[in-house]
Amino acid sequence: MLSREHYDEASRLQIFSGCRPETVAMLLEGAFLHKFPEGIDLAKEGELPDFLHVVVSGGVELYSRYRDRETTIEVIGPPNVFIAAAVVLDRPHLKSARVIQPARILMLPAASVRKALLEDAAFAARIAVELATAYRAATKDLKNQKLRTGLERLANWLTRRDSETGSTHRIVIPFDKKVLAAQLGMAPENLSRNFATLARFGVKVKGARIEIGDPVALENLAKPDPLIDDPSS
Amino acid sequence: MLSREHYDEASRLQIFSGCRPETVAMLLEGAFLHKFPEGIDLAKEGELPDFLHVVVSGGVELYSRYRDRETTIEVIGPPNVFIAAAVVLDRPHLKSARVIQPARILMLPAASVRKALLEDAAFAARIAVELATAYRAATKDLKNQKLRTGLERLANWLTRRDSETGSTHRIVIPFDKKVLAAQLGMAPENLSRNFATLARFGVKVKGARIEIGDPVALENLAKPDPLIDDPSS
DNA sequence: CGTGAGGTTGAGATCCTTCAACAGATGTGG
DNA sequence: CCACATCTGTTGAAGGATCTCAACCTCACG
Repeated sequence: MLSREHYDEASRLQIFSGCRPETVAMLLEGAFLHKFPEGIDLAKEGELPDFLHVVVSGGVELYSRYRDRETTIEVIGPPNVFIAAAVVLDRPHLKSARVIQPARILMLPAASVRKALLEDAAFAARIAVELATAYRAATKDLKNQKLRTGLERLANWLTRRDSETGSTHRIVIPFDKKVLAAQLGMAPENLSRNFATLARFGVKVKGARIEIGDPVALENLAKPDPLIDDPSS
Repeated sequence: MLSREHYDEASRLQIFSGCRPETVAMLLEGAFLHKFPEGIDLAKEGELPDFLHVVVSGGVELYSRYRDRETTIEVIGPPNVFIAAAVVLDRPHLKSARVIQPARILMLPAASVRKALLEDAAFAARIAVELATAYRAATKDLKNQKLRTGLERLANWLTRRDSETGSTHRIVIPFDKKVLAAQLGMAPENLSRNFATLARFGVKVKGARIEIGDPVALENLAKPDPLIDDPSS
């Protein structure tokens, strides 16, 4: 049960914009707004979803295992929703979710979400927008994986991250390098080697801090494509 | 404008089930139901979507280019919808679409779809289900790409295709091998070599016809995972 | 100071791509 | 009916990309 304060905060989230007040009330009825420390698992692949999760603050890593391998599918921050597809279809999670930066998470009961979907077109449309966005992000990642080499993916990650954080040409990797490696689809050792290769293009790495010495050279190598790299397209 | 006959056929499509008759009428108002021969491009990446497309029969390949490379993202048949995400968000296509088996396509005006989304919760919910399914398919493909080798992807494609077509242990590849290679994320030459490798596991290839001589051995190699390979999960 | 976790570097093996040549099937025009 | 062209797929050789295993390094922390 949410406090008055939390209720107000939650109801202002983008996911509820345009929805009927009754819909919001119903969704928040059995909702929780919890803080989670780093390392906690919020969902496990293969299990049925109990809640739709909204990241209010912090960071969450979505990852999957197969045989003895593991990969990161996505890292998400506020104000993003996750597990939406599993909730809508009432099917098992395809990905596990783990907190990688202390996070506040709003959890909406899955059954309420499915009910709201059929009762409030505005909410259904918002969920459709969320799903469409997530689908497009997955499509872009698929293109990134299939059409680029590891070095190109890294170069593009750097240019994109730089432009997202003010184009100061100074980046800080906000999580462990092995998470970045998995997200980019390469072994951690390979990430190191690719960083070493990028030194020739003016990229200096010191721990999690990265300086882009020659933005033009890097962008020339990366050859970013809006249909893969633009987060907003 | 649709004929009476086509109108009836179209209105029975799954995408309209549960929707209000007015919604269906509005959507079909400016709709087309066309036949397209093999090779025709139905959409081009980078362009804004004019129509939501529904495959009534035939096959459509969704593919993307980057630099001088090209890859197949997905091959879809009836009764699937495509370009839904671009239509919902009114953003450029991320993929091009090309007919690879003579197809009948129902085309719904994009503006009508977005209007219907806000007016009819049942339709919005159906679109959400379509998007959730497509998103999950993309997630599975991403896992397939990132967690498996080319040989494993091929082995799993064979076992999955076999079980989808009656488990007769005889498969026919329904399109060119180079399309299969691109879909599986490998060069055409590599597909040939991977087929040659699978001979050791009882797989016999003659043109587009494939015989699975030792299903157990193949499945043993493939190690299918419902969270990657089950089309219905 | 040891200890451990995260990261880097080196060496070898594997996976995969590219380029080139060739084979097989299909189709066309003479 | 044959010569030829074309398209698709196969095979070979070489090189590039990537992974694995192992050693080492660095730094924060008890």
